[in-house]
Amino acid sequence: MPELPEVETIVADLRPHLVGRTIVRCELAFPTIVRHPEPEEFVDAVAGMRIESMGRRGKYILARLAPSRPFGPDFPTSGEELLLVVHLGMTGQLRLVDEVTPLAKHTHAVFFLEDGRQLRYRDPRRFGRLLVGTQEALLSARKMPRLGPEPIDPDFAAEQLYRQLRRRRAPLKAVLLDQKAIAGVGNIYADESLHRARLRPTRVASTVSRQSARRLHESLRESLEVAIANRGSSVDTYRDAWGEVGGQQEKLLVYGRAGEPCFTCGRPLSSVRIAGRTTVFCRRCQR
DNA sequence: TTAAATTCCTGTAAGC
DNA sequence: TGCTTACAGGAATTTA
Repeated sequence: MPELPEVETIVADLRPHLVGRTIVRCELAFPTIVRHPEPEEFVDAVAGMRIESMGRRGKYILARLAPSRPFGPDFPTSGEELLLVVHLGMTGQLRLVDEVTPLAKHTHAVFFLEDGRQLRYRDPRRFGRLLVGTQEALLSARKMPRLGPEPIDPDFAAEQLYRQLRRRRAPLKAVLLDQKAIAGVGNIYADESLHRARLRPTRVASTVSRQSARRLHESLRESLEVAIANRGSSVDTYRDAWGEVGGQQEKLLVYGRAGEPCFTCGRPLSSVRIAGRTTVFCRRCQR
């Protein structure tokens, strides 16, 4: 499923192709995939807009939009930037294709670009969502959460993670999955970084030492950055913007390997459920 | 306020 | 072989 490294890969791939392009129109095959505003308003809002820039916040894909034909010499006006927001949920895929590419099953939205290409949103399980609005509108309408810090941001300090962990009595794994605590970490990289840090996922977050928090901070960054370098993990249906698989799924240390031997000590990896998620770890290496 | 449980959804694989 | 059932999980919502 798409987490921070997978979303980062898609955004980096799309950016040079989409920035400067205009969305001529948008067609929705499954309107309820749009969560803000109403689907008809969404389609109207994106039509004729030019993509000014693209970025990522946590697992959210963000595109800044502006009218392709400015209203006047003073455009753009300040503070009212429109954002096109895509969250891929579990099985969401965003692909840039030419018009002759056959329409894949479960394609819920198509953005037609002025150069003839199409940006298609496909999502069999429909846990993903599309939104458009100003950042303030989306936040105040609670359509987007106020996300925690970006774990790969150079300014994200180990001490910051330590302070987050100190005030939570939930298991470490549950805190890592909480997007308001740290943005972008999902089930794969939570398990991977806890293993690298030799920390047990069930451990109550507030009991970790400053030294352990520092180790987890380091492991988080390493797990995510290695995964970005390998273009993400295609463990389920994840594909990049060209429909290609990533490479990280072959290098995962624990995720999806319950019962298989730990690469460090050889003991079979254990599996438990934490915060409703399957959690894989080594009982010997992770104390 | 926080944490846990529930819900949404379909493709896949295991089991009979 | 073909059917049924369990499972996968991000995040909003509900419950405790």
